[in-house]
Amino acid sequence: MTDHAFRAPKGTRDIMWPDSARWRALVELFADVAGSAGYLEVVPPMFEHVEVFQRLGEATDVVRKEMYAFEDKGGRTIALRPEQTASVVRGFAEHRPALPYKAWYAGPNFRYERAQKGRFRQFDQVGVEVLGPHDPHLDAEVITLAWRFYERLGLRQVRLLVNSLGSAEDRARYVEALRAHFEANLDALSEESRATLATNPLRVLDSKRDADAELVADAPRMLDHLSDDAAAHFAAVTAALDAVDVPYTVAPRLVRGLDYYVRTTFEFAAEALDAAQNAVGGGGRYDGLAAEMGAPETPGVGFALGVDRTLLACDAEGVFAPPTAAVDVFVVDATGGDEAVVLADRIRAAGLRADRAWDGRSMKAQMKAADRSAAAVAVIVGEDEKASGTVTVRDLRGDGGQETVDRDQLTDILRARLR
RNA sequence: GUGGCCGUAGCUCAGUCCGGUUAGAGCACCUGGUUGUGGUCCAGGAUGUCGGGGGUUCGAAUCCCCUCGGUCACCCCA
Repeated sequence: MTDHAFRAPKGTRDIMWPDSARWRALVELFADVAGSAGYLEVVPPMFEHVEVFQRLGEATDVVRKEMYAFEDKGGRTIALRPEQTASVVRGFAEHRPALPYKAWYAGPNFRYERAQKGRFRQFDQVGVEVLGPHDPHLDAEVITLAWRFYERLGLRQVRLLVNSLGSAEDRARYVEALRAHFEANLDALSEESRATLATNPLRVLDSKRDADAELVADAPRMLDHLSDDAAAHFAAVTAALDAVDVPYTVAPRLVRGLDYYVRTTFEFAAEALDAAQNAVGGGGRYDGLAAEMGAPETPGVGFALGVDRTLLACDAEGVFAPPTAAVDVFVVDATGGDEAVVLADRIRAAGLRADRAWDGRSMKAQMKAADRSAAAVAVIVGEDEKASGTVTVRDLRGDGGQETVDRDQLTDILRARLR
């Protein structure tokens, strides 16, 4: 056990191979899915002026207690980003790219909270944001992209929950209806939920406490408080999802933790994860956010998917396996190691992955290392081969057959064997 | 931020309740059996601040306190 100062800080960890390879593969797959729909990558800074994130809502936990905020040496109040939507929208307001602005991103976010499985202080997300269109078909496209991404990972047990919070006015009216409902039954509400009610009535609906179950079930439904316009928007979203065969569940009590959401909201739950952290992704519309950042009134919609949790879901479903081999060829040099210097370089130059052993170990030890490397073939060089300008190529995965070939033929032989 | 459980070799864990010779096992690792050949087998070997600090005691992995970390639930979310 290492001294505590030399361990990764609480809530962080090292992504070691093969997890790191799988991590990269996931991001590459996401880039491919987003790219297939014309989204372009954006890489926002990992920290911003704290005001950027205060737009997430002063009553949200993300802002109230989870922000990694500090003063820099220039006296600025800076915060590590707790999510990327606010940064992407800030970048939009700052640069005013042509509309529609369709962006995807991947990278770490930071929230100061108590870590547990699937919840870290530094956690990665991939996501998309689109600024410009108000079109409900765009909401559906965004949701569909996330759905197809999960499909391509191989996930089959993801449930899509959708809801509408209505327009900003609808939402405000609904919050008052909720407040009235809970206040009329205050003594039936848990103590914790009473505190939540005071700051953010919507999130009382999120309570998982048994004491609140009945009152929450009886609460007024958002979908009954939608204006005609918002109801039509939501109907168009679900119709488009039907049209592309993306299955969903309407969840009238789906609340999301950030205050900027209006109209469409959605969440992806991995049913293979029975932990409390089974939300693997979520998003929605944020039509007012760009204007708050100084841009003209510009509607927006997007989602973020948690990389860690998505991979946990993949584990639970036994899909998206990590790679097994880091190299194709392992060079075994029984002459002291000089031969391997040249052979490994030549094999790599031919586009194959090659590793070797060090410190002049015995041939047996080198063969063990070759086996463990998961390489498919070993290239062996001893005094005989050195003298005759040949190498021995040995199969490591099948029957162990080997042949001694001229060095000039080596890369051709290797390519043929590895095909 | 609140509460429960946990922390012994690289990994998985036994030993902790009822304190007592040099702290163990399996796997992994190294060397040899096979002076040029891995994956099976056999023999041998190396490896521990018993998470950290303090206390109780003749004596602490074992009991007590604090602390760090993990984990589960709440909160919240990815």
